[in-house]
Amino acid sequence: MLDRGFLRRHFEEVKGRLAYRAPAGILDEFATADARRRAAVTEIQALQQRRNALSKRVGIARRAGKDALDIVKASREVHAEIREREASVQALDAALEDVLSRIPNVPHETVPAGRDATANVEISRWGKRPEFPFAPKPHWELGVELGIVDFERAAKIAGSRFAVYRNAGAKLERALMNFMLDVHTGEHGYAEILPPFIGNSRTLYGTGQLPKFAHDLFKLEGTDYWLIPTAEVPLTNLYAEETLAAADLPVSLTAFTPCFRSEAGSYGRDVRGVIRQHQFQKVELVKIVSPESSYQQLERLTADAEEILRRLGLPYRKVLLSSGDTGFSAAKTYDLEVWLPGLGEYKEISSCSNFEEFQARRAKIRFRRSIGRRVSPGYVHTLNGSGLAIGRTWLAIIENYQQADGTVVIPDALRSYLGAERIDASGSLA
RNA sequence: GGAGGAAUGGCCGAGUGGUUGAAGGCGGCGGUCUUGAAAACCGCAAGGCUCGAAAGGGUCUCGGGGGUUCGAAUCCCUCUUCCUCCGCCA
Repeated sequence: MLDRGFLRRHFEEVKGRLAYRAPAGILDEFATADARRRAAVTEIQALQQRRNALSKRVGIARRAGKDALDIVKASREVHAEIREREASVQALDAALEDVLSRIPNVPHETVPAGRDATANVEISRWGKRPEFPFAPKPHWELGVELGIVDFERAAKIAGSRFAVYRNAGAKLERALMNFMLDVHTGEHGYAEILPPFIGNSRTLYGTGQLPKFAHDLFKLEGTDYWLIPTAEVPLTNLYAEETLAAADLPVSLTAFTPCFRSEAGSYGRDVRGVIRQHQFQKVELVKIVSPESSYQQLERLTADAEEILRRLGLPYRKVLLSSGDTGFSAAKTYDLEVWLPGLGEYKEISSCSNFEEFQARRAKIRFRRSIGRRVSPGYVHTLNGSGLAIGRTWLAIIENYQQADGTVVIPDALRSYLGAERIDASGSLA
């Protein structure tokens, strides 16, 4: 959610910067809704002022022992008029909120303008892509052959876009969770959180999934509960409706959670393997920081995620998303894309974003800042990124570390977690 | 699931219908004193919205929502959360 005053004051500038992001005409819709609401608010406040003044006079008269029937009568009339107008003010309020909640965040000045992913900018590449003296297999072939992942039985239990992991496949998933959490908590200074995997509507609104993206979520029937699509939701909302002390910042949080996504509208995309699932596991990084430091913190958070890829020896590239490809709530996003030899392409494995005040305003996360001798509250900036998506890390390891004999070598960084050096042809650790 | 109790500003805690947006204490900030600090003393401090060039007004907010009343932190209804006791339970 953008600040309405800011929007009013920088109307034309914002209009230009949202060119590739906002639906056509929405800013003019805002201007109209805003003007109408302000006119109505000003009127009703004048009436309230009159009512308050009259009531005060009633009290004074009564204490002086006089009756005040005429004043009471006048006040009653004003009251009735206020009543009449309240509904329309509320409607105008709701209309303005609705428009505001549909306006995406303004991209940072360093974000390349562009309609879609073709305008993204590759920032860097790391690692050497493995060369195979044989045709590398995609993980959905190799994983099934090894018996470490089972899509057919998953479909029987739940449906398509689910996976059952078995033997070394399940242990690899668990090892990745522990490895990532250990690095982020032990070396990068994040506090480990184990949140609920369910959130209420207010929480999903706070991080921007509701109301616009309800169709991407799973809702629990007959309740106000939603399955979380990412740990970003509970972690960022941990401090919803709170005012933090400046000394509490930056807050750095990490959590392992499953993530649930309906993937409505993604039919036909990434249908094979574990790339796009209704449930996947992820270690998430969240930072709540002062506005001055947020872009520096974005670099750090991204580097924290990159560190996992480096330790696992997975080749990747870092991409700066264009304004059109950046998500609704984000002001700037780096994607980390891992090399997948079986697929023959780079695939997103982490998305690291600075949301500036956008989420903080929705979720009402503020902090007390000192400006000179004054102490005044302001909104924090929020950031998050995957550190990393475990399902995609899993498949990246299977594909990058596959051997000619059909076994998979375990990356050095994971050997102490698995107590093994490879996944043998039977899908067991060896 | 049943029966009671509670929710006030950064924190604690007064306040049961009329200049109470809210006493007092703690904490915070500024100052006096001091070589410096502490103590003591004095002073300053809520947020949203809105009008205004500004100075400064107005309005809303005492867990959320609704109601009664000329007027609500205070009375009524409802929801949420927390606490105590009983039941059930990993």
